[in-house]
Amino acid sequence: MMKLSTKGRYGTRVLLDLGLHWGEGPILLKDIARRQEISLPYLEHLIAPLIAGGMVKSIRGPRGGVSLLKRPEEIRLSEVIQLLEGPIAPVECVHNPEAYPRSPLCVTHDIWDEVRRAIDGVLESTTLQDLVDRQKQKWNLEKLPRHEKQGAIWEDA
Amino acid sequence: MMKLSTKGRYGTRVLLDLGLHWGEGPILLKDIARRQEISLPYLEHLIAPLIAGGMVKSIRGPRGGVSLLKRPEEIRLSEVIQLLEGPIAPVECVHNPEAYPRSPLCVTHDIWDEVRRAIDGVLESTTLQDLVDRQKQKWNLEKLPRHEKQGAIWEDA
DNA sequence: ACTGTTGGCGACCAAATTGGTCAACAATAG
DNA sequence: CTATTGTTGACCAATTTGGTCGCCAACAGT
Repeated sequence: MMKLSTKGRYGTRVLLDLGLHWGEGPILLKDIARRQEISLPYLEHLIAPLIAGGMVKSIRGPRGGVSLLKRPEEIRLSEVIQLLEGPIAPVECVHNPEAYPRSPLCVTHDIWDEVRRAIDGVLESTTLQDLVDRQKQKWNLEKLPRHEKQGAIWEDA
Repeated sequence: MMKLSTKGRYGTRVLLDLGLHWGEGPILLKDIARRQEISLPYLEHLIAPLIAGGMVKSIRGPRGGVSLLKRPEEIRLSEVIQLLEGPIAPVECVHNPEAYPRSPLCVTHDIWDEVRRAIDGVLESTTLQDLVDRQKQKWNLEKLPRHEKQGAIWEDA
């Protein structure tokens, strides 16, 4: 239950990749796909909602690519997950109360809403810059050579 | 994303129903199905993991039915969801760290684990008795006639 | 204007999960 | 022995997930 789909996991890693390359101009989808070990065709689908949501800008043609439209510290994880996976809510009636007029009478409704708020609290208080900082700090602690730092963020999360 | 399946939602309502009838002996699956508006065949599948998990006891034959094996205040929602939906974790590597040796190097892993802990915090601190109490309080505030209190807890949550 | 590069988009697909139904079976009270 | 009640496993349709593929659109360089 309550599993994040690959959409959310991959998408977060894509944005982290863009955050780590912030200020370097358009980043090739091809490079992101290679570093994050995501197939290029699938990556194109992953990036679409981020572009539609105004979080990422794309440029076509030679010297094209994608880049963040907002600064990493302005991008909250809650927005990211919202764009990639839709509303954050364990059950439908919590997100869409109008359609379920009797739900206020339902105690389970209250609990699921508490769960939603708990999830949202974490995602709302974390920005892309936080992830970038943590990643850089981890790499420093691991004392990895510089070229490793440009590598994949690994597929197991 | 992060949706609870009907298994978790229905199952929680089934247990709440059992909690509301605590001490009344075996409760017929048929009656639970009617009150909670769940089909009897499906309810049988829902209750199976609760029996296997030692949370519910069943008696076959005439005057049979199901009842809670533990007192409502001893049943945490986290156990319920665990039995009905499996491990509470937004991504696989958070629940199953051994299989993903590189995940500690992965920052997104940390965030998903924070989300998991936030969810678990709510579910861990809520018992079935809490739900029962809240339900009774809601009914009192709504000043519904007695026979309504035995009714469904509504299907929209 | 042409060409090569790069992203955008829609059709399509296989596999897993979800949300069930149904029929046969096992246990038990009377 | 029979009616009642829960148990189990087979089966099924719909949806979601996690992709691939091919064609089109835009743009830089010449």
